[in-house]
Amino acid sequence: MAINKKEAFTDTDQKLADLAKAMAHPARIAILRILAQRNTCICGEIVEVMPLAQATVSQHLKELLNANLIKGTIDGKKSCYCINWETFKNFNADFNTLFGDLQVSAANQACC
Amino acid sequence: MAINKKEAFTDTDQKLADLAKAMAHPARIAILRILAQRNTCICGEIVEVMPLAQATVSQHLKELLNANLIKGTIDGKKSCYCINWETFKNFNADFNTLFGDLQVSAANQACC
DNA sequence: TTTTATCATCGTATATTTACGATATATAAT
DNA sequence: ATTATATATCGTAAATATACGATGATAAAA
Repeated sequence: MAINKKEAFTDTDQKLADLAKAMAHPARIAILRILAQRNTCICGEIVEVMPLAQATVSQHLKELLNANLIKGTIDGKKSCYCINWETFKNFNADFNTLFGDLQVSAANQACC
Repeated sequence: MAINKKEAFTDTDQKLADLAKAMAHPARIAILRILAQRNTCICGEIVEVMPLAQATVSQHLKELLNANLIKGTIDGKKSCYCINWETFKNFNADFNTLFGDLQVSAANQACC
């Protein structure tokens, strides 16, 4: 059991799920919030603000990179990260395609 | 190791992460898509469309219920589900508070 | 009442995620 | 050259998630 059935779904659904998964941990949301609020590269400083060990933060950053939610470069001794707004725009678009169009009709929905 | 550190983060970040987690599987995205497209209760029929065993689909539905992303009632022999638009509206709002405001300035962002 | 149909829950095997210490790597400082 | 600093990677233990068969519960049909 626990065979991976994820490839049995459409690419769109897998893509959305992967993005959601990358955001499915408060530590990663917190990282994104920090980067979004400053809206510029942050070199270092991230680990100090997080209530997690350095190795763990690094792991979370890697997951955000894999999902293309952030961009990173190495600047001398430090590593710099910033939001990848392109991905967020796409996510918002896909998300709204899925659900947004119908939200207007939510008011006159009579079920459950 | 693997001690749960999730409560070390803010309620807002935990809430967003939980919602993201509930959507972090293509099967659950697919279910939400089906419900959203019809925009009405669906009684039965969901299992037949999914490439998963009945028990697994039921498990996914339960997670969506827990996250308040869908509503469910029992109608005789069948169970009926529909989108909980309220939650989606809130999610969109929270999500946009986090990231949406800054997307305008993404163009003149010069880093990484 | 017995049977059938629909769905939830239980038990369980496997896969994946989370977290950290230890270690590696690479630059900057001395 | 040596040391200090910053960050990534490795190894690994524990926690969660995924998936399904078996079983339970409930209501409609016979």
